[in-house]
Amino acid sequence: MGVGGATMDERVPRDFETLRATILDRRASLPKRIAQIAAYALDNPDDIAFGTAASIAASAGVQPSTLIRFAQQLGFDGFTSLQQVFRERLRERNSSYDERLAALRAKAEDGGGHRAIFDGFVAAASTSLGDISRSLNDAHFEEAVALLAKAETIYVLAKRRSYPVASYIAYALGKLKIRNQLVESAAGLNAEMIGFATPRDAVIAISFSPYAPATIEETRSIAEQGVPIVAITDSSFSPLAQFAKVWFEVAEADFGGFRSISATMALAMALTVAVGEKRREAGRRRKG
Amino acid sequence: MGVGGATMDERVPRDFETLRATILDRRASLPKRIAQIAAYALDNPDDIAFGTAASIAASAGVQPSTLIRFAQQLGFDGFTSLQQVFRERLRERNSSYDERLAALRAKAEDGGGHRAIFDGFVAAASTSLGDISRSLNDAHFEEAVALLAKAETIYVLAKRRSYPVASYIAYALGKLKIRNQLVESAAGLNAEMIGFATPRDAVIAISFSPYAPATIEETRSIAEQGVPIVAITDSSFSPLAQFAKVWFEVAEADFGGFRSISATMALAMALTVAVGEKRREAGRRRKG
DNA sequence: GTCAATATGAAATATTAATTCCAATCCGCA
DNA sequence: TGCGGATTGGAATTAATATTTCATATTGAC
Repeated sequence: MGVGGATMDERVPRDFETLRATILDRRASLPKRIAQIAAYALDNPDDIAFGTAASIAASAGVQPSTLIRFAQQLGFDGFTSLQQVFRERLRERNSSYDERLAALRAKAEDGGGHRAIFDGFVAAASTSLGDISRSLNDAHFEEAVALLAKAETIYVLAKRRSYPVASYIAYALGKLKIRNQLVESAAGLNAEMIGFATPRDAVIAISFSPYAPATIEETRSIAEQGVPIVAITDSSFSPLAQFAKVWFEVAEADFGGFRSISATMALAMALTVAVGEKRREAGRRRKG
Repeated sequence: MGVGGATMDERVPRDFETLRATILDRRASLPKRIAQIAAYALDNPDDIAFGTAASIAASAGVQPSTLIRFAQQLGFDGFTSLQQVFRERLRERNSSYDERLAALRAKAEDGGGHRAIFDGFVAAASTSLGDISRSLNDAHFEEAVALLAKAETIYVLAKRRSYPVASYIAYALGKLKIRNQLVESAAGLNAEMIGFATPRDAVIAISFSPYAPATIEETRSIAEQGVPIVAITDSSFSPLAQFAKVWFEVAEADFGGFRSISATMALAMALTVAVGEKRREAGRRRKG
């Protein structure tokens, strides 16, 4: 008691930046071994996030107890709570928008006005774009483009929430003068339409959970005819994945129960234009 | 050897991509609970990296022992070694989202392969979202929401490139149980459909340069019937603007001559959900 | 140089988490 | 419908990890 007052009053740093500032601030006044572990922590934050007290202590050349004393001097009640801050940092780097989204959600819920709803959808869209940009596999993309580029006719298959994407693809393919067929249900002739597809054609199928049964059924049926399928869906466990030659997993963030579709849209646009590009290349080669 | 040979021979996946591929490969043959945890793992890799066996099992709705069995079936000797793979993945992803975005913008501009096309569309979408987030006028948004919320039927009007947005709005309004009519051209009965609209209804009209003549014509005609119009368009000089009670100017960035539609989509989703919200509020007030 | 205060090392202990085990259940098959 | 193997749930066990304790060393003041 008594002397320790200064330490006890202090608030515990809850985010990495504050923690870092605190450490740098006190650096001069820290005892030797504590300073040693402090330096190590700032230099190797990932090790702190994942290591055990013993392993970190060993790497830093100190005793586990020193590590705990270090945490306690910063106001944490032990190594474990210090470690939380380092872990949080890694999570946030991956999805910096997630927190913002949660805040907006809260704001929208307790009557932050309608602007909050708009902000929420913008944030959800940004998050989704960030995710897909990280996770898209180049090789899969190339494969899909190659597969679609050599198709005689591209069939586009999607219902309900995914339908807007399909209609965009159909529009863009048309613009690029690529023969395509949007499988719509207006006249109930989908089965017949699908029947015309051959292995020389290709399909883009899009469906997200809860998967529209019609989309699944039609995809199965067209796959059985030997037509190669490119699927855009939300989980590798999607029923679409099993029928597809190539599939893309797109994780869309949601806001107020409505999922974004911007990542899917961006992927769809890219696929379409890349297919156009590839055909142009092929055309040039034939002529030249 | 014997029956166990197959499992024992297998190499243990040491990196995340291999692990992922392995899981997907065996998906079909996994028992129910194991499949459940497998899906959870691929959908929430960060949770696996940070959580404890107990916490993860709880989130995925299985027993801790199932989690361990899952790890063992993949050839790991326990949950801990499986977790290492998920942690490694996080360490590897170092660059932040913004850095990455800037990099891919540059790369897309000096034409790489097809991946560059994808990156270009992601960059265009992000830019558009940033722009609209800055430029959207709160008062206009509120006004549009109020106008649409009190409509008996919301007519949705858009062709060609804007049609996907319209179909999304129609879908979302339907989900929210808000009466709406998508003005489609299939049977050529648009004029008649529009004829039913009254000043107690409202319209969302969407069109971008080059404005589809049909959209302009239909908007004019419905405006003359005294039906209030909310327009989403790309310039205050747009022919739509003159007919509209409220209009939004949305500047979409383009890539390779193809404009993004993510900002328009975000606005459309926000409008739709805000209208739903406003109606709910109004409903509560009437009852209370 | 001696004393008190502080810091450190190393082992003991307490806590928490992973793993194993066994009974109950489910599922395919005759 | 009853049998046998596979799968699952949940408690018991074992392993690991964090924390505490205490003896020893270091530092700085007088």
